[in-house]
Amino acid sequence: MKKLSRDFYNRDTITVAQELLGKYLVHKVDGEELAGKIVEVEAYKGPLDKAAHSYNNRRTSRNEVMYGEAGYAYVFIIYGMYDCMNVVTTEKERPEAVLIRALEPVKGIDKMAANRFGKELTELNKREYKNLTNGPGKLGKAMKITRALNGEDLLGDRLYITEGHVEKLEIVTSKRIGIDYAEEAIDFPWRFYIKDNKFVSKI
DNA sequence: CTACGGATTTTCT
DNA sequence: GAAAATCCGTAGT
Repeated sequence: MKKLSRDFYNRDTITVAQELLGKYLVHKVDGEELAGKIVEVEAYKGPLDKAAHSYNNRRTSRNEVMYGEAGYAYVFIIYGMYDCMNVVTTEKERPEAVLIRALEPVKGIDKMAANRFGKELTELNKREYKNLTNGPGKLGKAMKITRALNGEDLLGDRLYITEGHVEKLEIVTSKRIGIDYAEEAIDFPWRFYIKDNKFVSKI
């Protein structure tokens, strides 16, 4: 399927976040594709967003990628253990991004089972299957997306996002998750997910 | 199914 | 030195 263009990413962050739902995130590992449908995202709008790493234009070696061109991956470690992937949006020097919060496994699911639990796909119980990719840290582990991919060009051939299938999506809007420190930004309605999808992290 | 507390280490102050 | 865009196991409903 067709890769999303630079122009897709180089737009308003909320729009990109909403339109990423239903698209396919692909990571090629050892010549094999791992892929998942994007079912949950959150927008982080830089300077005016206390929940964002780039709040008040804070610029560090960690978040430098957010200041670059749209269509690159921003991968960071959270709580010392988990890799989270974002898609950089808008033009240069405008540090905004979309966090990929959950995927529905599509391709290479057996590899995801191995990456997540060190088990065969058939050995997973119901809870483990559901937990393959239903959270930002979980999908990072399942898809083998690590800090090494920070700054990766999403128009390249290793990590990219493609058009989805034609389907009608019902999108739910809500507050973001895990940002209790962010004061007024706690209530910003910048989380979007596909209604009734089983791999959404939290209703 | 939900709720709670602990784990663990990078990052910034 | 403290906080952090989270996850997991266990216990309970």
